[in-house]
Amino acid sequence: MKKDGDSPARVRFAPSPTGHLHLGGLRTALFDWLWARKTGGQFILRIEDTDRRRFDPESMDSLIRGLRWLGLDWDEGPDIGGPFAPYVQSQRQEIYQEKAQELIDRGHAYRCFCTPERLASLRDEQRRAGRRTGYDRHCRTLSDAERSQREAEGISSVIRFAVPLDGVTVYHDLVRGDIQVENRHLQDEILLKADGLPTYHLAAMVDDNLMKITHVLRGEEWLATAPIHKLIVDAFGWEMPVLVHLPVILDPSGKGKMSKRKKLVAGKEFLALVHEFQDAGYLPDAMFNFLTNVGWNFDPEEEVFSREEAIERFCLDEINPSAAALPYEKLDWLNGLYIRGLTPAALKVALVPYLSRQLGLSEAELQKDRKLDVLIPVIQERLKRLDEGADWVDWAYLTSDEIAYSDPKLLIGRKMDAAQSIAMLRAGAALLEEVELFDADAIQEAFRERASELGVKAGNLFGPIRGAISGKKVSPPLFESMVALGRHETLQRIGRATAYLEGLTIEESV
RNA sequence: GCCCCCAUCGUCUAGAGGACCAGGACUCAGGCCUUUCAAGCCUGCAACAGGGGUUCGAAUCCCCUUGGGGGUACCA
Repeated sequence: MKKDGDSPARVRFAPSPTGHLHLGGLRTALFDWLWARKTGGQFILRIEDTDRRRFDPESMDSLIRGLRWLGLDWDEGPDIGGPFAPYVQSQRQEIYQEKAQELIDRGHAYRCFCTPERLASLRDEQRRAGRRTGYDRHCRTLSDAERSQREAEGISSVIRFAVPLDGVTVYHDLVRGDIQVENRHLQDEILLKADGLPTYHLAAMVDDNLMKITHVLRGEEWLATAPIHKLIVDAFGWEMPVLVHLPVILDPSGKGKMSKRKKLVAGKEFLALVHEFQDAGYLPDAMFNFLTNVGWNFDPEEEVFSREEAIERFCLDEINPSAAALPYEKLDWLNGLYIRGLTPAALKVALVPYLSRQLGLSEAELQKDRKLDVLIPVIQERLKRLDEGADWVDWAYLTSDEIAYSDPKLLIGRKMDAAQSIAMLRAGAALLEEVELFDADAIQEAFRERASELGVKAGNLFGPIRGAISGKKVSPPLFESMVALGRHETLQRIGRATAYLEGLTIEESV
């Protein structure tokens, strides 16, 4: 559905810095960004670091790098500031304390002096009795005298929200419609913890209001707590932002929410963290394209599209409410497609860091390496990920004596014997000595001509030579490979391969 | 257990009562091409979870069942 009248939205991506960014988070950020760009609004990055125990200092960096990698830029955030700074919740502590007090004053919250120990044993008891677990609202009914006595004793306390005892709370989710929950099923959630920091329930509601957030996109795991949020917002007398709960991304096995751990399913490894996808050599454009189509659909007939097209068509109310597993094979296909769409020069730039890491050569060295200029155009259509590049070109960075012909099958084609292969290698070598211009097309022409003179199929001639120069049975197109190596090195390898086969033949005949 | 959400090919999805004996894509299988491997092109396999309603008519609306998921913390 197209609605051109959407006014500028203010959306926020509000991760908690507790570890590496994973694809589910990235997808949420992507949809946020898409909506902000679509409506000409603002995309805000807010850090929800109110859990001191789980805080991981490394994660901020991971987060920011992940978002930038995908090309998502924010208009307000901890690093660039903005009209509602600070954008880090631990720096907004006083605000939450004030707001919590305000709720107490209005009779919507109360101090709770129950110890974690009492809560735990309460839970145990409830569980044992087969009853539902939850806070028994013990402190909700404390008299003023009792309360001030405990305060005077210096007993530490939290602030809890006072959920209405009866009635029904109705809230609206953009993709699911109205959802209603009876208040008696709700808990008096903690708003402010004993350490003075707020819980999500308070902090997010306060900040969304203060920062004038219009649309809240978050994972489906928040759906169950949405009525509490509605109640809190109502208690403040604020307006509820539009709620959009994004479907959870399922584990590759289809069972359960995707975790941050690499997952092994049927012996295949599935990635989950953004930086892992980056390391594997997925292109940001491909990832953008891919992720946009999980939970939303660009077009039923068109799988490939640009960022601009996605922005133009994206619409929140078309989001699919059902959970989905990532179609990993489709990602590989798309990535291959985007790789093929690169210019060879751009592919070289993208590939060099991977090659450098895997081949142990410096990036500078590789960047000016001529072999790559010959090889990249021919391996381009063979790559699905950038980390596969090294497998295609590593043989070219070996010296001739480092090529190990461990298996004669490499040099002997199907339905051939060693003697025939030797003959083919010799014929090839002779041709390469002769050919004037060491150029792929010219060599190929000469080879084809010779094959037909010899009365053999082209493959019979090419196969042993492929094995000789690459040491592999699968390698880039032959003649470009020769050009990359140069005449001298090519002859060197063919010579060594010939000697290897001759050695075997002699052994056999002894 | 209780609360909430969801339900179309193996997977990602299109489908907002008749245009659907359900469309696209990936995967898979077969074929063409071919210098190995790819890429490309063509063909094929493959789904409305089940049962009741409503309606002249249901993948589409309602109910139940089943299945899956999420939540049930001084975590977010």
